Amino acid sequence: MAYENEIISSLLKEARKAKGLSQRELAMRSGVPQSHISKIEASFVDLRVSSLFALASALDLELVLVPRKASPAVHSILRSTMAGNSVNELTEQESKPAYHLEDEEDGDV
Amino acid sequence: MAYENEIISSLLKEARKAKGLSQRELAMRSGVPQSHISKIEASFVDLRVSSLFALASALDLELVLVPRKASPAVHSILRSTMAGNSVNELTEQESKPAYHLEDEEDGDV
DNA sequence: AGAGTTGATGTGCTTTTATACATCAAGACT
DNA sequence: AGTCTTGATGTATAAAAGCACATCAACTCT
Repeated sequence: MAYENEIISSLLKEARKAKGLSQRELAMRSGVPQSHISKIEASFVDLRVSSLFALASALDLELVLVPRKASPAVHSILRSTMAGNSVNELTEQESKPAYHLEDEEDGDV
Repeated sequence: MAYENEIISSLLKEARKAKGLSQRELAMRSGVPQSHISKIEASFVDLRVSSLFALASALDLELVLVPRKASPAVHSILRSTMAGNSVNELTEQESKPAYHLEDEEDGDV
């Protein structure tokens, strides 16, 4: 339940760092206040989709809903695409993998 | 601003229908009340990430954050993976594409 | 007709996000 | 030492999600 938030948090945080942005810079880009970003990255909040979108797009990330069966293929793509890259051409930052949000298994049919 | 919600909404709705689930069934699986699902699908709400996760995983969907540059590859994968499929073997429902959440450009610096 | 299911609505209430703003300790840098 | 940036915290308030629950019109099916 609270697990996913930690995943999102670390993903966003890694993505931000990969782009070499400070929380305040991201705050300006996304419109989300720095103090809130800090709380988000510490996974103290269960953010709303609109906030996630704001942050993601400020980080040049796209939110995708992939069917479980397509998941492996997508992830291998992500891995290979991300092999040698620079997320942002402006900053010569090395890109961290990040991006993937695994949900956990609930044991129902 | 409110645009993303409509995308999420329709995606979730299509995914649910593709699996042949009623709102009440999805409610049971996901833990999200039916009345709320209805509001979500009508995009009356800006849901929280935990809710999105709950619904997505109940629908066998995985949330992925993909870098803009990897986006085309991922989408083509999704398209091909979904070419001939049945999302759910129990019901012979035809699977709708769904899944992809494009964010739009916001024109501020 | 009667029963059942479906999605949509509404109300009242609690919980939480989200905001603005200020502040702080740690580190870097001149 | 002084300055600047960094991320982390806190407070107070507003806005919205989320829940439980009840209800309703439309549709199907026997």
